Amino acid sequence: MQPGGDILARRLAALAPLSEAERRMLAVDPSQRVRRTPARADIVREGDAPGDLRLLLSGWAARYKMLDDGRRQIVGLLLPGDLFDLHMTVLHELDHSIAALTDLRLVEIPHERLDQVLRGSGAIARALRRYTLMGAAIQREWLLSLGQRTAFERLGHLLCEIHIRLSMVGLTNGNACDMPMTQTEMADATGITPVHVNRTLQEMRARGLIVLKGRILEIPDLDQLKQVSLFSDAYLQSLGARRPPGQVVALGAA
Amino acid sequence: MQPGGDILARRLAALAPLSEAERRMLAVDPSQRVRRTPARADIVREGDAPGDLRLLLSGWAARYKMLDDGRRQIVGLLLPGDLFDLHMTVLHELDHSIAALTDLRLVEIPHERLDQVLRGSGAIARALRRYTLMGAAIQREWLLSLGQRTAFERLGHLLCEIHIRLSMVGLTNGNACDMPMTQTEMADATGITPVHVNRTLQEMRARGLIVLKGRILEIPDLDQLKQVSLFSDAYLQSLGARRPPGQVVALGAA
DNA sequence: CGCGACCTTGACGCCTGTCAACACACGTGG
DNA sequence: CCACGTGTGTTGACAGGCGTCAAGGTCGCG
Repeated sequence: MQPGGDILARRLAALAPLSEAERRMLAVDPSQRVRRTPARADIVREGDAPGDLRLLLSGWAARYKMLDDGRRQIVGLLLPGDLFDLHMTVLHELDHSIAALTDLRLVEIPHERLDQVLRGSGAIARALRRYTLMGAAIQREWLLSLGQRTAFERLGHLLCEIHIRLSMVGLTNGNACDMPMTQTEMADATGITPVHVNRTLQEMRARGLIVLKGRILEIPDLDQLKQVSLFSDAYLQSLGARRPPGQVVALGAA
Repeated sequence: MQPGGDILARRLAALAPLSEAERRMLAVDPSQRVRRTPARADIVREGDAPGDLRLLLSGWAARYKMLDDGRRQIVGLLLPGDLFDLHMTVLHELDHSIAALTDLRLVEIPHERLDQVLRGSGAIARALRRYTLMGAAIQREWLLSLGQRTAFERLGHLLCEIHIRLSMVGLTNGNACDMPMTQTEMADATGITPVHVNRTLQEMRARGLIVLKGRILEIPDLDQLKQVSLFSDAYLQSLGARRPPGQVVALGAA
């Protein structure tokens, strides 16, 4: 299997329990052509006609919108294992663009193949519905961030979300994970200024909340960062696979 | 037919052309019980289990999220004809609440009835898919507002959007439309302070951009308000019913 | 008539934006 | 091997948009 060929199975298994057979249905077909895109290129441009469903095998991308005077807002982050433009075929043209933040590897999934998989497994269909809802929940949480959280909280919240989303597909290494975004990109995602992002990151470093160096993020104490960022993981966890009934979890554990 | 019984047909007809028969399929069954909710009540609370699909016959509501310390962000507006919790059944609990901004009249639509209508008409199914995408597009536009627009632009943008969304279901009266939100609610929707909302509205009034009095909004020159608010209707219009091919629109019109 | 919800206004201050250098890493070409 | 350019990160000084606090004002309703 190609590197990351099981990333979609890992992604969806976090949302609904999948059998071994279902996971195999989600593996990337080795014969499938993998498209590569260099960092900083647009892979979708506002006004384009929507195309096929796509799966991000590796690399990070960002949905963004711009104002005429150049102000830019990143409205969503696409991490490895993310699908995009799932339901877009009924649109005439897109209202936003998507830019590669790093070099990307992605595959296109024809809609016939998607329909075939959905018909073949109710669990996968359910997982995909949950996946769509998780995207909407994340968007609402971002609205809450942009509207109500301070610059410090927004940035902390973003870092928590990234770490958790990466851990859902097995891309964290203990407390550490990749963080390839530049400070300018973080600024566009959080609606603050690059200069202020820098100042705020300095403060987080000074307080020992993060270690961010060489495109690697380390969060020594995730709970503490969550707390100071007013991060509540309900919006990501309420979508997870339901725990099997009767299983007792850490009841009175030390 | 009850008052507003054809509101859903009007809503969806703006997204895809519907036949007379299809419009009748969308009419509210007169035998259906209409639920009423008083202003300021929560109709959905964070943590609730998702219920049936609901249709807002009349009145306004708002999705919102709160932080522990009381800060509140309105993350979406529900206007007459809006459906909500369309795909929520796969969730265990909701990540946000919905509050009535005015007295409401709404009906619940059992999922069997929805499936039946969807199977009965491809056009309605397509309109509903577009409707879902329009909701996502509005959310992205709000993210752009909260992240990049100034307080003045955010407020102007909100008023433009409301006027246009109401006009799509025939609820405007020339330049005028209802505007039952309090300034505090506008503040929660735009991420600014009630005090500053007031100051900004004063400025818009002074510049002749709006007349807002007694829960009625009048926009003397919508194009001008759009311009100063950096409002681009692409995000709402790209979803509209495609124009019949061959029809020439205002080509060289005076 | 009094109370509550909402709107309005003023004074003051801070969080964050703006502007402007400078440092640093990296790749490229001479 | 070094000069150079470009993208990124860092820092300081300053300012302004917006938040905060506080005090009325208006309206409708019990």
